[in-house]
Amino acid sequence: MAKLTSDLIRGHTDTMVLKLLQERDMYGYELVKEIYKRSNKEYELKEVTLYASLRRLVSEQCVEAYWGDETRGGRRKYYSITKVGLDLYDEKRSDWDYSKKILDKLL
Amino acid sequence: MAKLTSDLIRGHTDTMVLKLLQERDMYGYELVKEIYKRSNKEYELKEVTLYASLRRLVSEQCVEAYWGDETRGGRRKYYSITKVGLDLYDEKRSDWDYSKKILDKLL
DNA sequence: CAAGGTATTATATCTGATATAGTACTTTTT
DNA sequence: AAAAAGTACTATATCAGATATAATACCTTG
Repeated sequence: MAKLTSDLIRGHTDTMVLKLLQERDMYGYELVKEIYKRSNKEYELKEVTLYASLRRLVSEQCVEAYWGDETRGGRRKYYSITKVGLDLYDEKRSDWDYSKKILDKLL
Repeated sequence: MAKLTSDLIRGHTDTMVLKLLQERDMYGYELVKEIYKRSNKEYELKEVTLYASLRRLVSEQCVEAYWGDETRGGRRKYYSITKVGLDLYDEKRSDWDYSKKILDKLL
């Protein structure tokens, strides 16, 4: 049975996050659940990995964070993609299409 | 312009090596050159990375090494895939097909 | 009020890839 | 024949992303 190990996902976390934030602002836990859902429950992004990715993206000005004013479900920090982040997403998405072609030749 | 960064290859080096050794025994430098050629000169596997991969595969009994008797081009160490290595290749190859599908949904 | 769900952060460790450097032998060029 | 370029492999230190583990804290449901 084929598996989806973290080795095969490594390096794609930021791209997955940017893709979702391109659609709408989301908070951390929501991103984790959405990724699980969209992968048809095949991939569970670890929370620590997600938050590490978000901190990285914020430090690179690809994403901005702001606190929401919810009173239910705990206080949520929302993440919003920036212009820099949109550009980075396009680039990473092209890189993926490209690397898929090369890897299909090599594997 | 799309790029093939090491981040996107990471985790696939062992698989590329196993694929080539499945076809025939090869020595290190030959593997580097063959991968460059088959990628249409798009991917240059670093020698240090290759030799690290080979050491890993040998320690896992996926590959066996033996010295050739060449007198030209330096003394060559040949690598040969084992039954364990053949099984690992099949597994990793399935994992790649599978992860491609999932990643296409998520990226 | 306990259990479970939601939400985020800190710290240490692991692994694969890389930079850098070194050794050593062979072939080609001048 | 010496220099340059190519072939072949190894050692050491460092880096980045992912993970384990754990801690904190608030809210909802039974």
